[in-house]
Amino acid sequence: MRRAAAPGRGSATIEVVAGQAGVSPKTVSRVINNERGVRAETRERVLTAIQQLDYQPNLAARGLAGDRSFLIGLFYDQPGDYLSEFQTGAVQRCREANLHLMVEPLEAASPHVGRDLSTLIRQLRLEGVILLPPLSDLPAVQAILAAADIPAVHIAPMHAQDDAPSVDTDDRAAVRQLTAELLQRGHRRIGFMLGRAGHRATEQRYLGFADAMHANGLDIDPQLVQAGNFEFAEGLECARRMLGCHPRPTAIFASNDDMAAAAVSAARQMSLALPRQLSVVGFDDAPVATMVWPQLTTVRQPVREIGRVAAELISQYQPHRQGWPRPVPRRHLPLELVLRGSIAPAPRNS
Amino acid sequence: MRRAAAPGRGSATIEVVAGQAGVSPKTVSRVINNERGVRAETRERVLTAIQQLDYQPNLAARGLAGDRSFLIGLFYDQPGDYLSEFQTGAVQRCREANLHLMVEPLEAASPHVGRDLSTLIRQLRLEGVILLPPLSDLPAVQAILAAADIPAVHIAPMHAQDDAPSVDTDDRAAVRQLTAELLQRGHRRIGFMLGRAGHRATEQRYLGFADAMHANGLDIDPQLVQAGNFEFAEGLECARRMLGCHPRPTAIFASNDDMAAAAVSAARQMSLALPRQLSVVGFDDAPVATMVWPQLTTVRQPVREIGRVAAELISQYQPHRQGWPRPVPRRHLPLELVLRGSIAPAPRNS
DNA sequence: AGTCAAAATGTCAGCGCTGTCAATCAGCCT
DNA sequence: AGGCTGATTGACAGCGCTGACATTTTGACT
Repeated sequence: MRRAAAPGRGSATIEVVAGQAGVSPKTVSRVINNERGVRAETRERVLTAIQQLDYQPNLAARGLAGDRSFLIGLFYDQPGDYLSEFQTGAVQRCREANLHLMVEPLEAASPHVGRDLSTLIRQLRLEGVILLPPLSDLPAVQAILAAADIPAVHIAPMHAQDDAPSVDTDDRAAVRQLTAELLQRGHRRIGFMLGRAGHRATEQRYLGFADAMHANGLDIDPQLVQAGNFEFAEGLECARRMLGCHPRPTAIFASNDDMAAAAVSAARQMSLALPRQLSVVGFDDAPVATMVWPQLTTVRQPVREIGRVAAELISQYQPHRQGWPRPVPRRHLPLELVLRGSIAPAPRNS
Repeated sequence: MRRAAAPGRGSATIEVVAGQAGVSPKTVSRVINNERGVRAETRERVLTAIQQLDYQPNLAARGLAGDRSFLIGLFYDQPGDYLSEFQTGAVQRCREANLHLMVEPLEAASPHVGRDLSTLIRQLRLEGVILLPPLSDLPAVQAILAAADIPAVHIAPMHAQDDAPSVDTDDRAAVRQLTAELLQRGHRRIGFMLGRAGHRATEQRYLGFADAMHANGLDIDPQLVQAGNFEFAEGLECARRMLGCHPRPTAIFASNDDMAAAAVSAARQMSLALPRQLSVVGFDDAPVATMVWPQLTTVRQPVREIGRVAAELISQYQPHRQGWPRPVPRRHLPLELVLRGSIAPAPRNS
């Protein structure tokens, strides 16, 4: 009982290609999979046939026969610009490796994270996963990953796992440097807005701030350190509280641009002249950074590049050998300081 | 030659489930695929076995045998908030339908759009595609789609295809209403900032503006209609040019929030008091809408919902019957006007 | 109880590819 | 020429599931 092949739909099978090239299907398979042991001339013939017939190997069949899926999963908790930039980079790299990316939301706060992740991994037979923060640090997620025995790359994890590669940026150093810029301009009372708890970025950015302050023998006024959770609205309240302190801070360092924009907004509502009476620094170089006036001094993350590197790491995993290359790869991508109009020398009278 | 099943990895096969339930594999298959003609009691037994064994059907095998892929493609040109919200909605709906979403970038400007799309469709054997603007209006894309014979849903297409469903929102009416709000507040000279050419939104939003103006017997000053391409930077220049006109417009309607934020910014730089001297309206209810002061009056799009509906339409396609239900579904989702502080009565002296 | 259509279930081949292993070939040595 | 080794290539089964069709069961009605 031979089912009729849908005409037009799909392309030739490997047998047709084999016929055209005058070899066996297995040899075509060898060529497709880039295996060694095919004479150059044969390979050429096969390649030509593939081109002529515009042959596309059937993923499902390859997967079934070879016990693979050619799929890697990208899991996120929060949609947004970061995600879409990241995935664009990751997809680019995947295409080069003939893999495909499944992008899936996963609620970090849900009690079912683990189960959901596990279902997806097993249903799709994922060959690897990439975890965006804060997913990489959830114990439930780690448990599943450990059991699943597939390569996982963590993006900016709070606590790097011994056996899992990670990609991150040196947020701490960047904030340290930018804080130093403020100090150098004479600022001494500097407010700091924290991000969302559970993110590496939140911790590292604060540490960078603390580094710079302590390096200059300055103490940090606890009143001037507030959690804005990466949100504009909360940043607004933080800023108001900070700006209500006496003496007023002359600068505010926000852990992301949304909150920095909030600081600008709050200051404006209090009729402060920016940047003369208040300097503001953000992080991310988000679109809003150039939409507020004065434009935000901030830090640019190479998000697309991070995505690309993450996908690249996945393909470095050796399934049937020892797993990850040793030492387990950790990639630290450079950040770029972006100095714009939102910082100025501290006012004299403060 | 029986290859050893990887222990632990993957789950039981359909045969194991069949054994446990005391039925044939085919019956298990029927249950999995929700086919009719299985006695309730039998179905129950099978379901129990599936649960006990934590069985996950093998997608590749199902695909190969049934000539399906369970995959639908979402193609985009521009990453960003819109995309990531949209895909989150689409994935949600897909999960309910036991489908999976492949999100793939596709350069609208590239000469290879058609070929790239075709490759992806055939390589992944996509069962359907969703096209984000402006991809749906590219002739190259349409040609491929026509040839591919798979369901395609167009999001906010400029020219709805007769045979392809679409999802959009009534931007025209929303802009008309919001323009009416301005007119009602006494504004007569109103600037309008156009979006990027090739987008339905660009056209519709302008038409809504024109509707309202004409309905009130007002002419549109061509000097006050400028293309900002949805970009903040370009919006800034548009705004400056408009605000340099005599007499100055008392309100600016921007086709998106980024440009509206630019208008706010430009006005501020010219020391205009907002909203007293200039009212500003945007579109999208983007994050920036609540980050500028005064907060933007704008229009909220139910982006996640649009994604969900798009995925839902795909699954309404009847592959082996007549294709799309007739008439071809067109879903128009409601927009929500968001009135915020950025509009005020027109100044008296203008 | 016997008949018969409809409902429920089973049998079996094969989807398009790859793993295993066997067969063939080319090149080199004696 | 014959023998041997390693490089290429091929034969074939089977991955886990579903389509087509065969068979069995059910139950409604004589």
